[in-house]
Amino acid sequence: MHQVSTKRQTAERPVHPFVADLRSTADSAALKALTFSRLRTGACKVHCSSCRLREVCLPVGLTREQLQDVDDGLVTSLRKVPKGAALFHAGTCFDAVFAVWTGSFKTIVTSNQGNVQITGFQMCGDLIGLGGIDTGRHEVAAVALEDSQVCVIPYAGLEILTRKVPALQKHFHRLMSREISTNHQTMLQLGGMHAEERIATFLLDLFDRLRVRGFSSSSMLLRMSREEIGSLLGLKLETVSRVLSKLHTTGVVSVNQRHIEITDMNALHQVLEGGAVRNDI
Amino acid sequence: MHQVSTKRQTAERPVHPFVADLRSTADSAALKALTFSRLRTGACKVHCSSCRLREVCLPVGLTREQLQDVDDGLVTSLRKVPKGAALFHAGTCFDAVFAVWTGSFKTIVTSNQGNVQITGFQMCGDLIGLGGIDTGRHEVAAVALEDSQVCVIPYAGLEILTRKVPALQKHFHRLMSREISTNHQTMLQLGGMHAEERIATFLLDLFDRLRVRGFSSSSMLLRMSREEIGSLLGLKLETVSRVLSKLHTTGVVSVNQRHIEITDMNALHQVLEGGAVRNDI
DNA sequence: CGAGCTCTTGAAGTCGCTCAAAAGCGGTGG
DNA sequence: CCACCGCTTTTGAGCGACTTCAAGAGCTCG
Repeated sequence: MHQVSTKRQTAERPVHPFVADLRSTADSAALKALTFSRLRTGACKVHCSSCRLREVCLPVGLTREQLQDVDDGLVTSLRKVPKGAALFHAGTCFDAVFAVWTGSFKTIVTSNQGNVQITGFQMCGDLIGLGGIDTGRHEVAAVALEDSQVCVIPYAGLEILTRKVPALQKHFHRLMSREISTNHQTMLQLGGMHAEERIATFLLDLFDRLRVRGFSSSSMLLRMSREEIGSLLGLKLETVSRVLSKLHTTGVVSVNQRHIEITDMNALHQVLEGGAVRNDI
Repeated sequence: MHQVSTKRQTAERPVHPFVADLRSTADSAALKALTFSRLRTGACKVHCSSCRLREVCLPVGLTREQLQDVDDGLVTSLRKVPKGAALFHAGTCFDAVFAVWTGSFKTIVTSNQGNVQITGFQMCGDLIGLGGIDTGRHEVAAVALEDSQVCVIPYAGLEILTRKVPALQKHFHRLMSREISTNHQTMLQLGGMHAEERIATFLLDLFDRLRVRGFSSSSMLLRMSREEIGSLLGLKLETVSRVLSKLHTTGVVSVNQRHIEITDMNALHQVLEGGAVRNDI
């Protein structure tokens, strides 16, 4: 989901590609919101206080002292997940949530009958695994769409720390809540929209999430296949391809394999307006 | 969602119909798990410690002292919502979550273009409004499917109390997490299943939730219309009706308007097995 | 450079939708 | 008590959007 490839990450002192990405964009507001200090990773330990994602991720809006509490109280380690590998499988024991640091993921739910559904794509700053708190087992699988790194946040520690730091508690609740409302939006797409509307909404949502993170708001590199997009949206890969082709030929977006550029933002919004109301209770 | 109609609720001392329902069922395990003390409602104040839903609702597994903390710390009032009325509308200010005490609700998300999607049905013990924590505004509307009553749980107080009572915190997180995984299951239905599979899954899920609450596990009275079921499952009301008719004629379930009885549980499960895998990533 | 993906595009098929009409149910009032 | 009205539900017939099947083109990476 970055347009800059992830390079130079030593085990000792990983440097976040986000920095380079931000510098290359015009979005100076998002740029200012982030700090550029190096991540201290003594033996793969990471500290929220020095992470440049901290204003996108879990510890949003914490004071210096509160961040210190987080550093002290939360034993957080960094974990690498190669492209295509699972961060965790469905049904395995839940004992930590994961914050995406670099790269991106898909989460997949599978029915007893073998039906498969992608429930979402996660990028840097997103939390993964919240659905496992209830039963103590992960109800989805999480798979890396590219070589990725995550912060491992032990849930037991998080429980304790959120009791100690109200601002952290508030934001943790916010992130769980956001997951819920995001899911509702996806259900809206799945339940009543035409193929074109689903794709348009998907693209707009993706661009928006990238914009918030300081990336370009007009072009992006998809990290997922047509089939994966289809699985999220309840469409077949051929349908996804056809719709993208149509949007390309009508001059709404420029599609070049996985490189997408929005050429006519108004037209993209009008794809949604044009769609008839299919469900009114 | 009860098969016994809700009667005799005075403003002073409402008696929960759940008690009557439980007594009429054979599920003695669920019956034992609940206490039958009267609800003290001095001026419409309610106390978790004396509520017979407390082992289904928010304060699960709390000790007597912890319950006392909840009673003292959480100013909870009871609110009546007539059939068809909104508990809250989308976009309105969020300052409390609601626990369904009697009756049932639907939650509805609406797109800017007017598309409408039901995101879930809630029955006694379920929490409503969790999606509003993130932005401070409700992202869905909640509408009563029948005359209902909810416990109003101010969110500010809940934040404080969950920091004080770890067991309450744990269970609150569990309920948020459950909402997430429930949504994922719905997305699985919406994304890849055939109409028959969606209906079968819906019925099985509904029966399961009723069973947990001590109701009969073989017959129920639907509180929602065919159109509302269709909205949840991404189907038209005619399709819902047709599928129910087919299941009826094939002897899987007995459908009589909104009265549903499962006559062949195995066959209902086989509706799912028979469905071909339509999505494999 | 070639094997294995992913993606595109076409043609035929199908499941669920749309449109339509009638029946059933519940409530109201003469 | 029964006729009437509005709403929900059922059922039929035809249609359309998306899927399925199929073949070929384009990437990617060892």
